[in-house]
Amino acid sequence: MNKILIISGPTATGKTDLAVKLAKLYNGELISADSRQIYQGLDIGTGKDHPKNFKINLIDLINPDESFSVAQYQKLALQKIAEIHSKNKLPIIVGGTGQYIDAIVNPNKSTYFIRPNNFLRFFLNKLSTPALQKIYRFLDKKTFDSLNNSEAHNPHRLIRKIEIKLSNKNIFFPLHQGGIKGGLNILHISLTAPTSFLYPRIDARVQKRLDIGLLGEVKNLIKKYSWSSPGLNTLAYKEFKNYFNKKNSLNNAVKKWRFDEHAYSRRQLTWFKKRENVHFIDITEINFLSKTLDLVKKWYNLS
RNA sequence: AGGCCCAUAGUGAAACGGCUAUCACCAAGGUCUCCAAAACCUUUAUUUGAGGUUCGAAUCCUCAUGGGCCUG
Repeated sequence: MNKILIISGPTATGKTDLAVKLAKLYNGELISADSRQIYQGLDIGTGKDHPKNFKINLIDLINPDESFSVAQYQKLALQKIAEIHSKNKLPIIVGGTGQYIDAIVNPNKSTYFIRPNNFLRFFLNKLSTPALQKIYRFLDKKTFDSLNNSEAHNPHRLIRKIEIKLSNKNIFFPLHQGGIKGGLNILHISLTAPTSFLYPRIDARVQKRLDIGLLGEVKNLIKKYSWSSPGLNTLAYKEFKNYFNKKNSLNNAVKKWRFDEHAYSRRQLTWFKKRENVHFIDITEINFLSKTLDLVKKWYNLS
């Protein structure tokens, strides 16, 4: 067994339902690629309404006050894939976190091993964007000049680039090649839909999550964790910070949440659109399901 | 019927008669390889319409149109 099936796409396209269906058909096991469902206790807001008695790997891994990264995800996911393969089952990766999926599809990138340097970040975080630009230009003028507008103004990214640059110079962290052996046979299906279809669907889901007790969940979480916890910087939670601090009405918080979800789905669409070797399937097409099943069947049997 | 007030981007607002009409949100498009449900970038109005005053008008005047308030 060397196959991996990937189901990606923006939020509210029904990825999980499809993945469960396929898992039953092909003796598969699900691996989540979702940077929020890894948090324990974030259930309603992150949509952990999976069918019970169906195992999904790589969810509920850490507490909301712990941080997590692509590198950790990559390590765990690759382990899990090997484990599932050894049972002669089909790993099905399902989720909307594009970067996590890339870490599996494209595992040989050389910067993952460079760990966050919290000491360095602490200081760099205090600097303005122009100051960060100056530092990075000094360290690596060539790369800096090649950055696009988005990258050059993104303090987050500049800090990471500086971190990588300094670490490259450090002889105590020699470069090495990580990643897994080649020979994987990947089918990547990405679900899409026009935003005019997605937005109302997102709005309905927002309402549903409120109805089944999201606010109670948030209330419980903030008893135990501070708003600055990494896990609480999540859609469906962060929008309620001002509400619970009495600085915003419930209506406005919900409105903000809906808009944030819309923007998020757009970002996801943009991300996946650019990936290579992806089969896009529009879920508003009438024969969407049969088309998908055919595609998987052909791939599974032929290769 | 009479009197008063308002009209700026999809929405809400800003702009002593003077730089290229500003900001937030929405929307659309985009960036990305250890924070990614994060962070970041770009685009969108000649100011309701028609005249007038002025070197210069969103801003002042007249009329029209649309909306609101008060009196009867």
